[in-house]
Amino acid sequence: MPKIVDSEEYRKELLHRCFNLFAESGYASVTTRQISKALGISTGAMYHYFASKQVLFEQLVEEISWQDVYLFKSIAEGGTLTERIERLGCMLVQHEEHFVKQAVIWTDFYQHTAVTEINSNPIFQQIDRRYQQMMEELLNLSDPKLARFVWTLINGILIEQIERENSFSFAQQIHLFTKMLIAYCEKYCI
Amino acid sequence: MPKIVDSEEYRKELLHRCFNLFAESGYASVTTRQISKALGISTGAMYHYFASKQVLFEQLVEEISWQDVYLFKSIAEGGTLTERIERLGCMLVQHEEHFVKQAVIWTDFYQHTAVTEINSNPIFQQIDRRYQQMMEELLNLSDPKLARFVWTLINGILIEQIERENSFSFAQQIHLFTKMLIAYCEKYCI
Amino acid sequence: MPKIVDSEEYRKELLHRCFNLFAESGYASVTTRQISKALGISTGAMYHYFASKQVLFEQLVEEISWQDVYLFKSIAEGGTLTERIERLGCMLVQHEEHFVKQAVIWTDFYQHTAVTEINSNPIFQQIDRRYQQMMEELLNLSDPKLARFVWTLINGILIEQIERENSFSFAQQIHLFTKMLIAYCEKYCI
Amino acid sequence: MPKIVDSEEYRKELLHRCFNLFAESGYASVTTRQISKALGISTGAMYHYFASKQVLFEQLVEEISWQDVYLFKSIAEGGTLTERIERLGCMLVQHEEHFVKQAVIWTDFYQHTAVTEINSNPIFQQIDRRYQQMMEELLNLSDPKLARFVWTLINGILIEQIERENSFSFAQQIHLFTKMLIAYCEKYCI
DNA sequence: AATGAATGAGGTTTCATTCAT
DNA sequence: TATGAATGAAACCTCATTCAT
Repeated sequence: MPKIVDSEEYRKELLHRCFNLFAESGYASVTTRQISKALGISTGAMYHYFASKQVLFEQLVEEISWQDVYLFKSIAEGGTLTERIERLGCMLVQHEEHFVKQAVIWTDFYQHTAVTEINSNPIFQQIDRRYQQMMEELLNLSDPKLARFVWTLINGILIEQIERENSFSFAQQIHLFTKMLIAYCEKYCI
Repeated sequence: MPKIVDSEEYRKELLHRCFNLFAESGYASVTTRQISKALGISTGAMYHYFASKQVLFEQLVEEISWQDVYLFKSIAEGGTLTERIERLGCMLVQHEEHFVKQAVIWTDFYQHTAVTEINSNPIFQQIDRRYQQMMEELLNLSDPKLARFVWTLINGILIEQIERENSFSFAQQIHLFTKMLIAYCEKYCI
Repeated sequence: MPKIVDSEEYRKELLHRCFNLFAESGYASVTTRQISKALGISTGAMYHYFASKQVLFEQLVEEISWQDVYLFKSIAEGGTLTERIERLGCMLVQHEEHFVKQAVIWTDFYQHTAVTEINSNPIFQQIDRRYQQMMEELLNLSDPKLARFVWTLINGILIEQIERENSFSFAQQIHLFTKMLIAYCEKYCI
Repeated sequence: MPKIVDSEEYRKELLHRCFNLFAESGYASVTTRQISKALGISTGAMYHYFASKQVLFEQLVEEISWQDVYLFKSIAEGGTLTERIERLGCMLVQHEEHFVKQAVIWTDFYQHTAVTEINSNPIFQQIDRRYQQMMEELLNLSDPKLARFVWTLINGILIEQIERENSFSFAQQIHLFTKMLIAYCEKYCI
């Protein structure tokens, strides 16, 4: 009988354990030894769960996107547009660290993966659609492009936080962005 | 004396030649052989001009920032706030490829370089201040933080373009951003 | 008591199950995982029956040699020299696949095992003598060296068949060899 | 200017230097570290000359076949069939070590390489034809299959010599084979 | 007896950098 | 200056073997 009861659960647990590593150094700079050390297992065990470093990274990216789904679902329901925008900003600030790292990993992933590969991989297409949908549902805007665009701008704010000592805090930046977005909506969406 | 100037010119020319490479694969994924091939010289010659891969990359980052100075200077003078914002958007669209790659390289650079190192290096502190100043001069806003924040959001749009096949073009996104910014300014900056 | 017999039987059954694997890829290229998969048991179970990959291989080599004993015994009795030679050829053709693989495994075994180790191991010395004896009994020649030599040449024909698409079939080659051997015997042994 | 003047010549020199290693342990058992040590160069330098271990081995196999071409050419001309057969035997004995190792390497190569790959590789098809042709030219027999078959049997004798302490020397075996072949030819080829 | 997850030494290969020419 | 062969540490990955269950 195997030692690990729920191997699938354990695999996900491992993905979470190496989230920081990839966020802090980037795919190419992280070594498999660093990863296995961060995971607290041997390199051999690592390759038991993940066929390669590339596959591990891809699964990490997918796993993160699921985490986000739950976070976004938690703030999806009800309220006016202004309220929903403020709720989004609030959640981002609450999970600042997670979202900053997530943004870094996505950027890294997109840079390191050929367009053709991303477009031909149904999983990543699905993830892309999932984010699009989450933003649409949350903001409930008439223009789906605007929903995506909001996420694009937020990504810019998140990327700005990388290892930087900012005098202008993330919370302040999100607050400013919220105001900007509401100003735009008041002028154009009503 | 002229010899030195030429050599310096040549060094800059070399930096420009490997701009694409770093933008497309990222610092850690690019090999020195790839670099020297892109430069059209031998690895030995490469090490004659640059002490290490790291130094080459740092000089590239610095060189790019100078290019940006010239681009921003070209649109700095005169006009109302709305006009200046629109001039900025126009220039970004005109040099889309350059600015996207530049954004990618900067993000890569920040991720790979320890905060302490950046903060202790006067060159990078200077570059940082330069961007801040360029945005301030261009937008001529009362709040310097807002100026920086505009650049932060633009960075988000630029990063979004990496190797992606977007149905929502860069020009359209910049246009939308311009409208958003103007809406905010009208409401808060008068 | 019967338990032990069964276990022994099972061990031999396992050896037969990985015969093809070693013949097709060679000792060093076959992994223990491939072996245990071919055996239809877990690696743990495999190590229960065989102390190591090396030991498994050695026991396989020994087991094969016993199979050959039975095959040779079946054609040992009676007839003229010519008849016995033809009977040998006939049997080789009948069991072509077995003998080709066996030859490959033996060659592999000899190459991977130090001379000193073979010479110091009574089992392998015994196997060697057994083949010598089988050929001597079968051909019933005055010269024991000639008997061994016949086997040497047959080995050459067997090795030639490895994974090759031959226009000159094994049966034809054995037939030609038979004629050659008889021609020699007619000239020198009578 | 490169250090090694004739890089091609040096590559061949390297191939000769690792001939023994492959002959003694077999492709899969030899490590690249062992190879580079035997070559007297670093692993990096080894990969400068050969794209992979597989490629190195393939080139070794090809290089050996060229050596054989020269050896066979040196004994190809003139004489009766009997004389030519005896000349062949003489040459094999003279270069015993070379031919034994060559036979081992070929056997190893054939075992480790998929049939499809060999058949689709024009170089190895050419090598195969070359050996066929060499034997045909040398023996000048009416039947080309017989020529190839002679080489097949010789291969058996060569394989027999691997690391074995034989009371029946290689020279004696070749002598016996020569007599056998002549007896056959006298009876069937006139 | 049996399982298969876990180990870690060691395999092949890469790559920043050096150095003889 | 310029070349590119050479280095060797370290990268990713494999595999014989062990061991908790």
